[in-house]
Amino acid sequence: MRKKTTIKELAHELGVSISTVSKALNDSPEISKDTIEKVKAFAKLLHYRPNNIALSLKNKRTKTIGIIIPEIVHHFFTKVIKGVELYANSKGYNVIVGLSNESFDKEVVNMEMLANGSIDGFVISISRETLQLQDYHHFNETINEGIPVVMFDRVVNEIKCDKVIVDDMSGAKEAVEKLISNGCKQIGLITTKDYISVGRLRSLGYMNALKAHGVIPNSELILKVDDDMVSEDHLEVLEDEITQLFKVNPTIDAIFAVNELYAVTAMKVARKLNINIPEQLQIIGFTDGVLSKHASPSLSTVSQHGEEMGQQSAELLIARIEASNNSETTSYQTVIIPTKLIERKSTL
Amino acid sequence: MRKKTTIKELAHELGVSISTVSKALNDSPEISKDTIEKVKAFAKLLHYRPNNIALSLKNKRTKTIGIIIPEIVHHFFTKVIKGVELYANSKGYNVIVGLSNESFDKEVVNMEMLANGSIDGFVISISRETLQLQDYHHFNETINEGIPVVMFDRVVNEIKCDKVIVDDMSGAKEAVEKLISNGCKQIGLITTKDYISVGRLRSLGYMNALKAHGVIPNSELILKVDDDMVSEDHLEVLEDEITQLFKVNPTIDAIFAVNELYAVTAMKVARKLNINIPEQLQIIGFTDGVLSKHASPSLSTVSQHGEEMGQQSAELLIARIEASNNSETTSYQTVIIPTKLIERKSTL
DNA sequence: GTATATATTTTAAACGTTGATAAAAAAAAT
DNA sequence: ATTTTTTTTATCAACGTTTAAAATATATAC
Repeated sequence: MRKKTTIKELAHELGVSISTVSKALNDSPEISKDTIEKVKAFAKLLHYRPNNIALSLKNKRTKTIGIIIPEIVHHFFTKVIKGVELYANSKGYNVIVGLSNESFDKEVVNMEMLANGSIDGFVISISRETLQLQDYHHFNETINEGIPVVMFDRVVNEIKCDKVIVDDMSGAKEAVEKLISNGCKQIGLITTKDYISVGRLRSLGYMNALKAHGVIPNSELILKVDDDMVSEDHLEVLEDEITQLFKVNPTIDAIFAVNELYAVTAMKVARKLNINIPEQLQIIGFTDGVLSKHASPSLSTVSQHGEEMGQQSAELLIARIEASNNSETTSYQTVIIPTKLIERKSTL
Repeated sequence: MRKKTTIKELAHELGVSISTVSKALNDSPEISKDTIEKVKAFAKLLHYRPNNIALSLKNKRTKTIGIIIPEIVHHFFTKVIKGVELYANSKGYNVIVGLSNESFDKEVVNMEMLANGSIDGFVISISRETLQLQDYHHFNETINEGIPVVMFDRVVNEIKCDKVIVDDMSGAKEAVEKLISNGCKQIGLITTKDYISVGRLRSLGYMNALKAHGVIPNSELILKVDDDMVSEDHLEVLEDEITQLFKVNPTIDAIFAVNELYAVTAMKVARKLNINIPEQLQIIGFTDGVLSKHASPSLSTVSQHGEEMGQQSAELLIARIEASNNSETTSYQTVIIPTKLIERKSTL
């Protein structure tokens, strides 16, 4: 087992001082070309690699960013991570992942664990529980300690930081307008209870679209699903509720669902009830997941561009990190990623 | 902006020495209860939190593990990460994620980036390109430097380390035997080209099942897909090849696919050709993905238990890390996670 | 040959901790 | 009162690196 070489060892072996070695390796003009070469050759020979931890301690930056998300087994978040990773890596940063599992406590613990010098900044999407409790002290404290934070997708206004969001409202509106222009008269909405911001905004987009076209919203057509029910396991409950929706509204001719799972499940239920898609019922979901693409018929969706969100978040964060070295301060921005309606086979 | 408090500051303010503060915070018996209390109270007041980086440098361990995977936008890997994260977190470890994007170079760079003190050990699944090149020097070097490595799923024998694999061969065999016992006579196989170990093993399981039941494999029934074609974008190519398979073998009555996407695509093609599932054609895939669950009809699969693999990998790794502190050395083990055939609606 | 400028190398402090050892203060024993 | 113990606190070195300041060596000028 070859142990890690340190500058000290190099110095000792070469019979020069530690700082000479350090400077030589960094091509300092103070050091003669001669020594520089000698040192470098020897360093290469012994496979010298500078110790990151020591550098971090010295420089007070770790070149690592933390990303805290509610759930990793989820296509959207996974895309975001990928975007973050790609950009971060291109800038020489590493990415450390923390999962909150939608729990407030885990979110807090995870952040505290990383905020003690392990990372230079955070990219975060708030957990469901935190959103319910509306307790944001850990974010504010972190920001207050000078650790930059960028929030994406699930954000809240009262936290002062950069944000990257998708235009949930417009995206939803556009989708519903598409349904309207396709001739749908009875457009159903499958959404979540209100505390998750994105669900609310998408529902709002639905409302706006209807209003803009002089349609009076019919609460019978709106199904609010308890979010805890969607843990992949309680699918039957969801199916039952959707079945109910169809039964109560036999003339329903379109569904807009605030996420992919709801949309796909609606599709499944429709098939069971022998409702033809898209002839009798058109469906649009929200999210750029795998399910939509491979469903049959494939599902039209509002794409969130997860990877781009990740990339943007990382860009904002790293800019902020590197600016704080120069103690410049620009005001916080909110980047809005436009959505895109991807038309597949579930709409006409 | 409240800057981070350090021990030095505490010491200064309290008018005691640095080491007194350090010892007080660590409840050293050398320090009087009196001072301990005073120090702790003051530390709490100033929100003192020990600096992780300094601790890492001192202790020569970071309490962080690196996980390197070929692709994060992939349900299986995502499950593994979750398993790793959960276990690691419970042991006070953080997880840093590196993506190789199936590229040899990125895999090497990522590992080197982390191997310089940033992490205590690696959990890795080898990239496709590395598997093709069969160049494993970076793994061996890492292990040689005393950094423990655990490989999962895509492993190679010649690397000396702990491994966690799924019993691909038995899993595949069991699946194919199920098809046989369901009365299928012409069982097709959709697999990858050979260099990815898991595809090979699953194909082998298919062969073994046939042989065990006296069926002579028919190469006409075996479709080897070029893995690069499956980048989510070239689906048409895949569909065409599968269509071809069905056309050439009109009497085919079952498909075993080495992954979920192939299986779902086969299903889609079958529907297009008006082949009834499961009456005329039974299908079994491999992987515990979302697609299978939500496909219609839902797809029977061989589950890999990704989360458990992750948990096991983390457990092996952390055990190894903590053992190496005591310079104990146990021989390397390979944990085999049993697969489970999940029967859904695509089989009888 | 001495003074001066220039090139090169070394010493020492710092980043925030811990822990072995030394020192000082307080208590106990003579 | 003085020595011995015991309790408590402080000093110093270390982890691996960088860098300002000091020291040394070498070259240039007169």
